[in-house]
Amino acid sequence: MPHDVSPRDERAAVDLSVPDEVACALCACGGIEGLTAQIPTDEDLERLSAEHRACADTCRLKILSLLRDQPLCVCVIKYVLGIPDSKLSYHLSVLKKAGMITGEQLGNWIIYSITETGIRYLEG
Amino acid sequence: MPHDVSPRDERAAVDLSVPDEVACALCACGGIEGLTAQIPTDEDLERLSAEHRACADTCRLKILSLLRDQPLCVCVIKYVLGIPDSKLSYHLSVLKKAGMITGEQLGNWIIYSITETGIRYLEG
DNA sequence: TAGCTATTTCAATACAATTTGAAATACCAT
DNA sequence: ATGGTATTTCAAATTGTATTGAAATAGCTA
Repeated sequence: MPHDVSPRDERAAVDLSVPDEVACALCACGGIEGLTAQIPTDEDLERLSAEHRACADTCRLKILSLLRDQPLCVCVIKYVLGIPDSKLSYHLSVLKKAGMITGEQLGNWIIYSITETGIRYLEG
Repeated sequence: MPHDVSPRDERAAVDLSVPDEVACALCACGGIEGLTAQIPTDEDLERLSAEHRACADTCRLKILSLLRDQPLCVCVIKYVLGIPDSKLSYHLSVLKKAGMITGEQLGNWIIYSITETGIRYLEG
């Protein structure tokens, strides 16, 4: 019993043989062109992927979870996580570049706060 | 004019000197122990970071955006993205392992669909 | 069975992110 | 100025991820 297939016909307007299910869906969404139009702009793709990449690390997620309820200075975060300064500083810079946190200098200290974006991404 | 500081007192129950702002916030959230309790479990951190990592790539975000409105077979995705089979297969496997998509065999084809998780993460 | 198509796997290479400790910067207090 | 503390920067070593093309698998049709 052969599967229904739409081979190289007008429906898909493209030289592809695909299962009927898929050919149907393709038609309904405007064919290959309609599909292509669903892809976000390069700019949006870059921003989105950079944001996800910033959250793609357990150490950075820990930092975000610590900042969720209140701003903290670097030394407290360091104390809680028990990691070297330079490592913490690196991860803070990644989070900051991606817009997940902001830092404000207060005398000798830098107080980091989570952003709306950071909260949103922390939820998962 | 010196900044107010809480050096090594009982408030933080820990040998850290921090700005008053931070000492206050620390107190309100149960000190270092309260803070520590805010950190998700290792299991949750692993899952969250793996999910974000899966979305930390523009090629994979393109795939998710194509699947957002309908399931598609590999060959259509390949046609739209214009990338080699093996590359596409690699990215599909990353998305699948992270629970962003599922694949169902239909005869010779494999039809991939986006999951609820995938939709949620695609939104950003 | 044999031949065809769709998709995945593999191993090698190329590329990117992370970790480390040491040195640098910046700010405050004396 | 000097000394001390908090934080960042740097370059080297390590680790992890992405890309490639060739070969393998799996299912269909004849």
